[in-house]
Amino acid sequence: MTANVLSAAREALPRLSSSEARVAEAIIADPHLVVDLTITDLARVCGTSLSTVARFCQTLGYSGYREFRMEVASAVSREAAERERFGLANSDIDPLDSAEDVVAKIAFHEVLAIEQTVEGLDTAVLDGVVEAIVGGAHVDLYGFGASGLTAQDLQQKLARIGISAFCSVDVHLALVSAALRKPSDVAIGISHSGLTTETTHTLGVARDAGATTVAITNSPDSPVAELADFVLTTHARESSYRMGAMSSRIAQLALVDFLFVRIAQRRGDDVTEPLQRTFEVTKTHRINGRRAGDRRANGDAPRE
Amino acid sequence: MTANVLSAAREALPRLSSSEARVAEAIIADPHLVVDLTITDLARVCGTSLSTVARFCQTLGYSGYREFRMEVASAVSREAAERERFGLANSDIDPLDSAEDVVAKIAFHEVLAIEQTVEGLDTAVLDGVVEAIVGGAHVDLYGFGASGLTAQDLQQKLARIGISAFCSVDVHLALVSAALRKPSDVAIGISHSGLTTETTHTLGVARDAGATTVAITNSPDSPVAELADFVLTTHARESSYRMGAMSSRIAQLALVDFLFVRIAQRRGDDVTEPLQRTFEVTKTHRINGRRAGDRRANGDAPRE
DNA sequence: GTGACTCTGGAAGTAGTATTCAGGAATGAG
DNA sequence: CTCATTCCTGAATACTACTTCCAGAGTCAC
Repeated sequence: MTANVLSAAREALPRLSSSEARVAEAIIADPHLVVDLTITDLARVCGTSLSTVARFCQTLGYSGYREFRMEVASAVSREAAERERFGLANSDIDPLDSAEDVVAKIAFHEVLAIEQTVEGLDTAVLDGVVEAIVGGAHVDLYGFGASGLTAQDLQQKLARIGISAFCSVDVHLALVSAALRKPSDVAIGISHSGLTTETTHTLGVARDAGATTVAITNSPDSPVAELADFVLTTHARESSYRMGAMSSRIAQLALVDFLFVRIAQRRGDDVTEPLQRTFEVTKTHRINGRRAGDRRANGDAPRE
Repeated sequence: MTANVLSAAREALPRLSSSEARVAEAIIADPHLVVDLTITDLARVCGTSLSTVARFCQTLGYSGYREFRMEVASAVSREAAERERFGLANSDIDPLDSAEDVVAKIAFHEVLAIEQTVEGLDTAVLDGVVEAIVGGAHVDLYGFGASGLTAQDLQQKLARIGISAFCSVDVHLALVSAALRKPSDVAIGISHSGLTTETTHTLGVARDAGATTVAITNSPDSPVAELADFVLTTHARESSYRMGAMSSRIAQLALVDFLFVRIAQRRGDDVTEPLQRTFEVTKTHRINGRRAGDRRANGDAPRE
């Protein structure tokens, strides 16, 4: 049996009897028929009896129409997903695009940014950074503007598992912290372009102070990368319509997540707790009655 | 009805009765059950009657088990296709996973979060929010903890195209701002769980002051959603290994991007400028020689 | 405690699917 | 050309799976 039902049907066509072939052709022409219609209706549409349709399904190697139908539903959905992807591959946002188009295109570019960042990732470098952080005393994070949010995100995450981490939107405070680094510390500079003066400068100060330096950037040849012992590269392709900033930020955050989970994993942290929380919240919620109802929120620490 | 059956089931969980919830949990844990088993067998596996399973399907908005089953088959297959692209057999992180596996799995979950958020997005609501912001005077953003970063991100973006936007990590300042809202203003509360007291409270204050309210949350039935005129839902699946926070944040940011681009588009903003800038900066840089060389970066506003 | 309500699973009813079987067309041999 | 064999086909039947209805159990508010 071939992996895809529809190509299996196409291949089987020559071997089929005329009635079964008619069924196969109808299905190949519009697989949705199978998903939408019962075997009885499909038989009518194909101008044949339901026995023939049932036999056709068995000829293809399925136990019957039910199983065949599920298989077609899967194949149709999978094909649709791939077609969507393909259709979006080379399309930039147009000022006249509909909301659906805009959303699909942005999503596609962000997904692509994540995928390409994964592809281009050097896991040896990643684990090098992980080791430095786990073995180090403190982590300093430098990032300004949009990259500042990535820096803050990593700071929040590290702090949450008990790793001393500092991050400030104020360059002066960042510089002060950078100047105080020791060789056991790790300093991470985040800049999409790799050109941001503040980040480069601060990371340079931390390096001069003796810290292990890490750069997270889209340009591995940029000044900030030059200063770094480890360079983690994002691969967000710039695109029109301000998409660059979006994809690059998503890629940065993905990188931060890789780093974080790897660190947690390396330290053997118990990381299942949040799931537990969700369950409990849901439970409490349900006790209050069928509908979520009340204006007042249940107490919950602002993890978000 | 949500686009993806499985996230719909997850979302519906809190509203379900205990027997129906048991069914939902079983399905969420292993969607393949639905594809493989008849309604009778599934009922037995869930320790309930087939009537309950049938009712559950109808609660989710399907005509019955048959339709539900087809939908699940589609969703499962789509997800499997995605997983294959990342070369993954299973998607849960194991403490013993290699760096490559961990990275692929996180990326998979984040990509899924973006795609499912797109699938489940109501573009009418999106454009409703866009109109409110474009037609309004000012935007207030409330988000704390991890969601605070999303709020800041949107604030930065809006400010950059000249829309008055406020966001503070300090609840007190947020409350003060909320109390000062006018009917022409828009207040956006961001909370993954929808339960965060600070966010709910602040958004409520803004609503009482007359502002148009928007919620960005993963739980459309949550308190924060109850307060909102417009609810934008993310569809990040919670998973083990603290993955929830990652996927949900990525999904939130994707939503923010949809909103932002749509606003820019609606206002007819010239949005190719940032790309232009990047090019120029790169050019200047390149003139100095192919390698970035000097410690000192070229001047560049801290956009990032 | 009583009444109103919701939840639940058993059972009846119905729709949909599998299988059997007999008629009929096609093919090939005599 | 005729007959026999084979294969194909759809009607009818048998069966499975699904849906709907209903009554009892449990829960909550008054």
